[in-house]
Amino acid sequence: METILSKSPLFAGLKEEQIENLFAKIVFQTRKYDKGDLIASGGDECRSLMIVVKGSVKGEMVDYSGRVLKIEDIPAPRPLAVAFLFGKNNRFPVTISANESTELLIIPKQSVVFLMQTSETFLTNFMNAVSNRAQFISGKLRFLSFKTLKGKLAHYLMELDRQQKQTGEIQLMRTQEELAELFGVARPSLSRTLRDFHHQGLIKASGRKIKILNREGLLEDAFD
Amino acid sequence: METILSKSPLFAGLKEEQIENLFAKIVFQTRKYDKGDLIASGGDECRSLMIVVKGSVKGEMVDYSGRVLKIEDIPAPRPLAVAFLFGKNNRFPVTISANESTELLIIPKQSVVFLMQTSETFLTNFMNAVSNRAQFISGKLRFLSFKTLKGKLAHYLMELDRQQKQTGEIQLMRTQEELAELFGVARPSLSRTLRDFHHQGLIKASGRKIKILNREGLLEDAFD
DNA sequence: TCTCAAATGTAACAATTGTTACAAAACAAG
DNA sequence: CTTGTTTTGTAACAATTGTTACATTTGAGA
Repeated sequence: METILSKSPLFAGLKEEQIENLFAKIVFQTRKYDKGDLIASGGDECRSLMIVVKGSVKGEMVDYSGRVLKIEDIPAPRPLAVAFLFGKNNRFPVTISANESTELLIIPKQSVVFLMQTSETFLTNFMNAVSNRAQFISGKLRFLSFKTLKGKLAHYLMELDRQQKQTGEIQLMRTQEELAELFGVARPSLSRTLRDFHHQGLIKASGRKIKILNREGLLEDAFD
Repeated sequence: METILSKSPLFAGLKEEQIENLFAKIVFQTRKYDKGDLIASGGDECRSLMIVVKGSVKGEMVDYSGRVLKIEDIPAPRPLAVAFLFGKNNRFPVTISANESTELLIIPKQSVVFLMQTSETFLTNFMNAVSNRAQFISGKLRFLSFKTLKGKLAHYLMELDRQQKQTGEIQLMRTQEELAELFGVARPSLSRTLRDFHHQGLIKASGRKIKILNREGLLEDAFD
């Protein structure tokens, strides 16, 4: 357990022994979930910090009609709900469920406060984690603020390329189905837009390998 | 100055005298802006905490084609950029400009760290502020995740009603132009949707007074 | 290799939203 | 009250995206 935790962003910089000492002084529990199990519903009060110690979970926003916008996957050993433990509105913004057989470490808010007071490293880690969450969500927001599908797709492709060393050759890591869910659009719409880019000679798409042929043209076609 | 700051969420719980003492030990500056002045561009590095001490600023996301999604107004004495000072990606997610004649207090990151180490109150205030930011942005994200305009509008109206004591009588505080910007849609589209709701007898709209006549019907029509 | 399930391509049509342009109404200032 | 400006209502049409349905391709196992 401590081995996993020492790799978690919240406990980075602490030795396993130190982590062990800290945990000897606080209340916590672990809980197991099977694939598909509901962990928390959007709107639920958030009273504890949770850390994925095995498996992975996903967070999704669901609207009244049941439509889903996938926000992210959180694999071990990452924490979850860091940004919703403090502040005025302690509610999960997303519905969280298990992607697979998963184990969570659950630490009540009070114990988190204790950890922050006891370990300066934990405190700064926690502060950074909350900031990172805000930044991640901002990125999502920015992404959704692109109003056209072309815009989202162009931005996504170029962002992926930037992450994958700017070679212009992109390897998609998701199915179109998943991408469409991420973009909040229908799958055939995504497929169509991909094809349009291809037919305009802006990209070369074959299966999940995509090559950006014309960056400027892509931006130009997507925006304005 | 200290009088204003004592009302700021970051310095809440501190007496003016305490604030004065803290500021005697740190580096800071104030800067003035005229209406419309650019304060920071989206993507700029964020090295300092800023607090609006006079006037107000607005934050907007701008995409490549120049389309704008307004995120929020920040009036005095609120801080800005709290969630982007720490964490991995210290960049403004939004473009910030002055709504009117405005004065900002600018505190470099290092001094912020000093404040956190010196004043426990400031530390917890700061932590709460960052969490609140994450929660605010999540709310925005949730709002944008409603895919149809009907959905956004219905949600917005019912949320406003909740804030305004559930009377069913809503007083819009913004022009349709501003609302459309907030929703990320074209103004005539918003007007049309409002009229549709009206014609269906779900609401009664006269100018900026709106009466919700049929909550269930509203949700049903908006989210099928 | 063969088979089946999953993923992708595609088309026709519906629904929603954007664009543009102009008229009517509301509002503020003189 | 009058005038000029801002806001709102509205219509016609364009553009985008959703929906549904089916064909085709791909990929993992048997």
